[in-house]
Amino acid sequence: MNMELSGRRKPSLEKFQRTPDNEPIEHSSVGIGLNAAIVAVADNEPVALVVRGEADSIGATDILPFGPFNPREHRTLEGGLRAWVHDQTGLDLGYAEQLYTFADRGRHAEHAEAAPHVVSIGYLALTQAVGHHGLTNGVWRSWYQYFPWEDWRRGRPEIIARDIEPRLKSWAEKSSPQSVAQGPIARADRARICFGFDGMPWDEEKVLERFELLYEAGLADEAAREGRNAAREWTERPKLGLAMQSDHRRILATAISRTRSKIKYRPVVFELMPDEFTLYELQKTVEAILGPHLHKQNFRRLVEGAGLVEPTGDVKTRTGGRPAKLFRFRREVLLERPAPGVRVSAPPSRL
Amino acid sequence: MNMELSGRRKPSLEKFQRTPDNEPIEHSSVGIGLNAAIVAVADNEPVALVVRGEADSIGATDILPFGPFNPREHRTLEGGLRAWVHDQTGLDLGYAEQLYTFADRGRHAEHAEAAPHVVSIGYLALTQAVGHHGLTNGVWRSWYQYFPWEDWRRGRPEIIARDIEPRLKSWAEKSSPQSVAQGPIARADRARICFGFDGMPWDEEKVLERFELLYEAGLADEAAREGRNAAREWTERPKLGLAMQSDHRRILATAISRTRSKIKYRPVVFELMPDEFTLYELQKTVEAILGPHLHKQNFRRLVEGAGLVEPTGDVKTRTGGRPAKLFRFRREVLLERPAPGVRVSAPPSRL
DNA sequence: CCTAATATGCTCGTTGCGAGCATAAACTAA
DNA sequence: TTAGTTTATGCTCGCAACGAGCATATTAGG
Repeated sequence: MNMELSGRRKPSLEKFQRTPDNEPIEHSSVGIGLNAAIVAVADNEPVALVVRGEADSIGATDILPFGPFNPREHRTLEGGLRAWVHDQTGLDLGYAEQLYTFADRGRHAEHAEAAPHVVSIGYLALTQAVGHHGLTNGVWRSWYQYFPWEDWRRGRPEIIARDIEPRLKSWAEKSSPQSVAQGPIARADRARICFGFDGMPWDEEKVLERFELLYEAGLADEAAREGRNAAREWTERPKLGLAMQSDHRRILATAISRTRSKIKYRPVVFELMPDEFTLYELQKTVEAILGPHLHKQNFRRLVEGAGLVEPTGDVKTRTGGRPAKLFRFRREVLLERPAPGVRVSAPPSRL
Repeated sequence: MNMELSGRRKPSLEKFQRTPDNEPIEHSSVGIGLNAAIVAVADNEPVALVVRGEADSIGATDILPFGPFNPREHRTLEGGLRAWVHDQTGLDLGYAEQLYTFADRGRHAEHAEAAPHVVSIGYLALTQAVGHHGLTNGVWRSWYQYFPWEDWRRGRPEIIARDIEPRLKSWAEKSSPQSVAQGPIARADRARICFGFDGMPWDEEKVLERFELLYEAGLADEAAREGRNAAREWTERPKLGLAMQSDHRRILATAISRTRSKIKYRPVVFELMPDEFTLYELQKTVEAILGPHLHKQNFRRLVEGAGLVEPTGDVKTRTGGRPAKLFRFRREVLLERPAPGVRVSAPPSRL
């Protein structure tokens, strides 16, 4: 439009603020928040770093560590994240990856209109479990406290058959015409697929889908905060895991899901392990994250065959039986294979 | 701090703006931009919708459609995206998913300091190719014009051996001490792994890694815009694909990568297909996206065996030979399997 | 020395998949 | 019309990956 008048224009940036029709774009300003799901495995328990504050309107106390992103201070999002995580908790993050950006208004507000506009960018970080003394803030807490139905290490969690299945099925039956039009997949089908009802296989990666389904059905405590109709309709709502403030449980669900999927095609388990470990310890860590479905001998074949580890030469005694060889991560595997990981296949746990 | 003084506080939101230590958070405001990589397949060519503007300082004209996100107008990011995509291009998006959020300052500016603070959230949308008449803005352009080294449909692209391999190898040799300290993986190894030199397999999903490597080596035109040293050092830089403005080529690379990976475990190819199609057409579409590595008979076995399609009963004549049965997508497969997709395995194309 | 517990090595049968052979049903050029 | 070409479709063979179980090794504890 006024392009010719503006003299020698600054190259790309001005354009970056215009539409393809060369209309200037009105960027309404919002704040950027970074949320970190910092995950470790301590004593065969997958844990996330949470900070406890005061209870909110639904009694939730826990939040994930978060901080603002200030583009003036930090060149990159990840840089900003590492900086305030260090300040707040004393941790130096190793592996970190971006998860998802949430901006849904009303998700964390009773009064959507009055909501300040904050976009939150979720990050997943994997680290070795450092003792509580190393932390200046926050505590490690098992992620299965927030998602008890995800813990299949002692078989199918009872909570599914006892609390979830009957309620989701009754919720599916009173399918409103609105929700029928909403999507092509009916409520009952979504429930079947997510939670493995009626012989459907359990997919350990569908952590987020399961939580969102419970949320929609008003079975997650967070739904009551938003004042969802579905939440009001339950006369007695079972306690399905610990709630978190804001939408942090959703971010944690995304983090678990990503961890479970990534562990299979990238050697990220080793971010969670000490430098030396036995194969059984490694297996227990994988199972803590994924659920148990590998038989010991085959796990060994898998991991050794893929060249993911090498023996250190030492052994670990006092294991209660024959001493176990100690291994370390073979970093060179990154140079050899395009997608190394603990390629455990889909569990046949259909039940 | 002043929590007690503030009377009955609004529940979660106020807290959302505080650190765990209950310090109020200073959110510096930034603009949110949404970038859409809208992908289709037209005449067996994977295409993206691009808008052409005037050349920037490096002569790049093309951008991906983008628009601002205004939280006052739209509840969700995806809602905002669909709205302005419709306004700008006339397209109604079907499938859309979030890709990545970029906020790297200096990535799209000569003067990082003067850069306005815009965070851009990239989206991938898959759609059926609609003729140019259906578009009010933008053109479809083969994504291989921007990434010629990604097109393996006629074998290994010559550009790799002729232009990329020698230059990346010479770049790897003058590895600065700085870059050695930077990461554990040496330049030469990264190049080998990304581009499949020296017998390493080609991984079609590493689209972004390859582009970033070329960018770092100063071989992507965009690197010159930023004034990278590496870019200046080439006396003659080969033309490695069309550049785009801002960091849009990076977003497109992310989109290609995601498309290539997703097609394998979710039935997203069908978003790109007409309602009825022959198996050969389906195969050609998959190959357009991934590169060719499936033999016709096995592809049929794979797709039919997975229950992804069902015959319509009709046939398509004038194919030049025996008429081909027409198929349609079997939507019920979504209700049956946890992760249906065209499970083509890693191509053995090591060359 | 015997038993329990864990670590480790090996085999066997099934399955998924790459690759090729063979047949069916159209079109095309003499 | 007929032979040759082209594309579609069905089937089989062999290898490699993997789930599952058997067998052996090496410690601790009584």
